[in-house]
Amino acid sequence: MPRAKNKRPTIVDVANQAGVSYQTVSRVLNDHPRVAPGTRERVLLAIQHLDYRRNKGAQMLKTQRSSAIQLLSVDAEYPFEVPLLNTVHWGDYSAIYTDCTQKDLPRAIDKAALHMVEGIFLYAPRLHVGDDELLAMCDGIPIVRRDFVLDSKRITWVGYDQIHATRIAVQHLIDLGHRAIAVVTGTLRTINASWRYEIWKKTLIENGLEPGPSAHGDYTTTKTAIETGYEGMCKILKSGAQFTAVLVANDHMAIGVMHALRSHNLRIPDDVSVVSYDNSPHSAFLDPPLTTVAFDFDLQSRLAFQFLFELINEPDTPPHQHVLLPHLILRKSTRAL
Amino acid sequence: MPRAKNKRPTIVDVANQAGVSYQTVSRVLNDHPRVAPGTRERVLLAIQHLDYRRNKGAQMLKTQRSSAIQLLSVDAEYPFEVPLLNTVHWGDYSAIYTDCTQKDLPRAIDKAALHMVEGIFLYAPRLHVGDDELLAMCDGIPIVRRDFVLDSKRITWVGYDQIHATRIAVQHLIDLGHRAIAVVTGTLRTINASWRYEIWKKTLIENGLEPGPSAHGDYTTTKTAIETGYEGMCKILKSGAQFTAVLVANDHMAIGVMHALRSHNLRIPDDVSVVSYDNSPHSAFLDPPLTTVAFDFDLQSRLAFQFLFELINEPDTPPHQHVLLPHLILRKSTRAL
DNA sequence: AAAATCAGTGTGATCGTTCACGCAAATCAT
DNA sequence: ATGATTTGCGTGAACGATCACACTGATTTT
Repeated sequence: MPRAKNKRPTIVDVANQAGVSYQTVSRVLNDHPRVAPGTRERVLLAIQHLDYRRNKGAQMLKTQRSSAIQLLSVDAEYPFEVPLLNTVHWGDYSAIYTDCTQKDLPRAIDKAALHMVEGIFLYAPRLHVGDDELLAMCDGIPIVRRDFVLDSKRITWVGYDQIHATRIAVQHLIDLGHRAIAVVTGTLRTINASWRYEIWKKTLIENGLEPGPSAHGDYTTTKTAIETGYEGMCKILKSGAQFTAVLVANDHMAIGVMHALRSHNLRIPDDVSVVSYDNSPHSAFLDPPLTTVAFDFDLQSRLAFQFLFELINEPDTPPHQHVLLPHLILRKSTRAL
Repeated sequence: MPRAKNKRPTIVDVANQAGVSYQTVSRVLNDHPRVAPGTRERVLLAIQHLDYRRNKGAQMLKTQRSSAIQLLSVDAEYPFEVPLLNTVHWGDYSAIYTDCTQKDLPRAIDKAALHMVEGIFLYAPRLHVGDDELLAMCDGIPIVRRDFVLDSKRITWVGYDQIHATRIAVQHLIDLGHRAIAVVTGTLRTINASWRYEIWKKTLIENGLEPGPSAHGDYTTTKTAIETGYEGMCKILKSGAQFTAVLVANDHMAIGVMHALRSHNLRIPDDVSVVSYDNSPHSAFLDPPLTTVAFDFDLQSRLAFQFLFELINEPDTPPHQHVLLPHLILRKSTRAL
């Protein structure tokens, strides 16, 4: 009995082919234990023979689950490292990717809900939003943030301790004898950046030093991080403020900062010491190689994914905050005074 | 008549609320023209009031369409620029993202088919696969490649002319008087890289020159592009082969290459001229700023997306190949002999 | 040996939407 | 004024899977 032409086979077709009922096929598909080995074998053979493929729509309709998770990146110039997706154990899950601006976040989450995603992986370093508001948007969908969100207690997140990061960077410069330490960051609206800025100030004051000159630029829109770093450094140089060291928000901006210093005939580290953040692949290969605060972004993302999957399987898991500690990598861009 | 607790409203609920039949609600949802304006208004109000949301599963089941497209990145260290997704006009589409190795490609496409994606956006610069084989895997799902695949006539793709790219780079060096031109690339298994290598050789020979020393490394697995560039350059330097210029496969590798040259006390461009590819953001800010072959990756991706959407709406569109022409950006890393 | 359990399988109903069709009222043409 | 078309809306039947339940025969318990 041939089935209609040009149509994908259904479990009923498979059932007929294997000489069992459609329910038995369903059981095989869902790894139900109570299926006789021989029957299972026959069903699997029929599936292969007919090139049967489950109908996701029907499955979603009945189960109200999609086995998809939402990857959401908000206002980020460098979204989380996409290649890392390869290293995540996805099981049956698929990833729906969206990046959006803060303004569009509710819409983006709504669309995710439409797709019945089972969890949301959020990377939103610039996002200022209360836990309650965010949880309300998610409407019950499990969410994990891959951010350092110190004041967030009701949402699970995995983040690098930005306070510690800045402390070790600034302390390193102080230990080297630097007294006038400048800072170049992206927008302070970034949670991480504002933390870094505050702690930079605080650490200096704790050590009896004045905060040095600072520049902040926004590279979300048209300018790249590198240009922003370049312009920020130029601004400080033009202001005539004195400094012997500069803290830069990330290794990308540092490329611009170093370029600005060079164009003003300042040598690194002879005239100015540079410390930055991220330990990006290029940081070791610049001239000079950068002293930088190292984060393991892969680890961070993997942990966040792991927590998300846990939360999906066990929705009552209480939120927990996982703080990772960065460390300083000493290279050639700093020197003792 | 209150509906069951804790359940999302359905079109029937909306219909009751609005005092119409469920079919009318469906018509409103699908922008059917034959709905009285007043009725449409009432339905929309009811939708808003009940916070109704379409059930994707039911919709997929009935229509056999998912309004999702698959983003597929094969064996790429730098997957297509994800932030660009923001600039694509998605309409109702969503993006399912996967990256995989060449080996896993059939599985990845199968999973895409499972999700009933309506199109596949493929970025697979290293992929050696015949059109027929690829089309067979896709099993009727429209596909567009964001690659330069010269021998592919049955698949729509958008790519930068790699032949032209290498010609202008090599010709530039020849015009400057260089006679011994080295090359450092990633794996030659990359379609683009192998093209570049072949054309480099060909262009030199056409100009009566011997191909200079070359090095190729693979940075898919553990090493980064930068390290590969560093090691490749070191290998050539250690071999003692003479050269006055080097062509590098991309601006990332160029960071490593320049680092290698510096560590051997060679000055750029005084001792060695460097030309590379991509015009990445950092290329203008290195020391010296890089002369590089510029590609507009955003444009390339946007065009590919556009073609994909066209192909989805008009499946009989014959495949067409869109070749973009790169141009050389002259900066400070090359000099006349 | 009768009762209880369990392994293995099948039947009916259901998830929420859309398609094909039907039908009344309003509008148009002749 | 009669028939033909159009407008607006409703009814029934799918789409393909899963869940709840029922049933048979074999195995175990009492």
